[in-house]
Amino acid sequence: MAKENKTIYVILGLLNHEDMTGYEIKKRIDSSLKFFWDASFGQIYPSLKILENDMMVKSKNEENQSGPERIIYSITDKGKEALRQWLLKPAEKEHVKYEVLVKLFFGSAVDVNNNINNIAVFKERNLDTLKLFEFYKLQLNQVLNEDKDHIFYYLTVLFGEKIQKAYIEWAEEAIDILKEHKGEVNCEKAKGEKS
Amino acid sequence: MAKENKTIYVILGLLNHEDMTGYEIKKRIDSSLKFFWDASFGQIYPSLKILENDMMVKSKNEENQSGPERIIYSITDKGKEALRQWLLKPAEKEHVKYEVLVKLFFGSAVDVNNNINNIAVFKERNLDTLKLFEFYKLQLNQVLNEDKDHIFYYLTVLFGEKIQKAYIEWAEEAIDILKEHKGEVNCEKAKGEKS
DNA sequence: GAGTTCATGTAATTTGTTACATGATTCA
DNA sequence: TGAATCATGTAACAAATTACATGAACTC
Repeated sequence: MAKENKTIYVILGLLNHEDMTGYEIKKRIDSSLKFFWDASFGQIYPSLKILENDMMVKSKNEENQSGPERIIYSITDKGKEALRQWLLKPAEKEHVKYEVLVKLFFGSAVDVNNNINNIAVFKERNLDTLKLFEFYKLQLNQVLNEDKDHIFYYLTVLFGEKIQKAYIEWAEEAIDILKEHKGEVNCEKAKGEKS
Repeated sequence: MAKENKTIYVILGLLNHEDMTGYEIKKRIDSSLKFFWDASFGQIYPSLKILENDMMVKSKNEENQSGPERIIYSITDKGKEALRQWLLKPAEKEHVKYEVLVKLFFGSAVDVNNNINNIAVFKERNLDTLKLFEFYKLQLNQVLNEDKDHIFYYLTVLFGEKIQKAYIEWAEEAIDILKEHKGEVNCEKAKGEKS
């Protein structure tokens, strides 16, 4: 198996639930996983090839001729075992990149209003995402006992909701602090002008 | 300039503050920025070469002969302008990868205790990080007015603190929910055994 | 004398993104 | 008729990690 490509486990995890085409895997990632793990077609199709070579999945071409040709993948016993072994190991450190914080870290090089605006854009974007998570939460709550997977989906949605709220709270506090700070600067300037 | 490599702006931002060697840039990133933007030597040294080629920075070899040779970089006016222009644009979407959530998403494939343990490991790791942020906050609070940059550093520390707390709260809630869930399962099992 | 830190760098590899090519079907 | 969606894939590029090589100085 090729070193430690984690995207292959995402694919195995999805195929462990049900057989799918590469295109459906992408759609599933976009609808359920992209907030904490994204993957492009450029990763998915080659990964499926690797997984098939390693006998982790097998493929069959769909027989019915309507629509474009579809290659349906299913997980093998070997794939199930590899997935299980991976799930047993504690996760490695999460890794994150926040451009907004880099810009703020160097914020003294530009006007305060610019920093405030950048944070405001960040806040608005994440307000939208929060709404999405709240919608998912509502939906999942109604079907929580219908499937043994739902409790796990629910926990990831709780994570998303919690983090989005933290983003938004921080953004509001940061904007307030900067506005106050701007006030102080203006105050000093005013004093300077008076004297 | 080479497309949109954001690490070069991190380097420019640091050099905008003071002249440094590549090695010092790495140390500075590790001590102040790595929680929201990491970079390895394998990125830093080649990026410095690119920046020098593009006249964004210039270098001079240190003259004194004690210790290993040092190449000290400083930002040029062109570099300052490029940094400023970048800082003015709102940040692109933050991007994150949480292996712990992927594993939880597929959690039904393994024992509940395993999921609980994975979350507990996540929580412990982030408790340590939270302590670090709290320490930074204390330190910065005492020198907040000594430098115009400090307010911005402080805001990034507030972000770190807020997010770490959210991680930890979520982990505790998730563990509770899973334990409760386990109780329900055991209950049903017990009923099944009795009948 | 051994280990760590300071210091620079390259090479190999992995990982991920973006753009492109192809072509059928469905929907307005 | 034209746009969107379904579906598969490759090629080029960009970003990032890891391992390695080198060597001086400082610390225990």
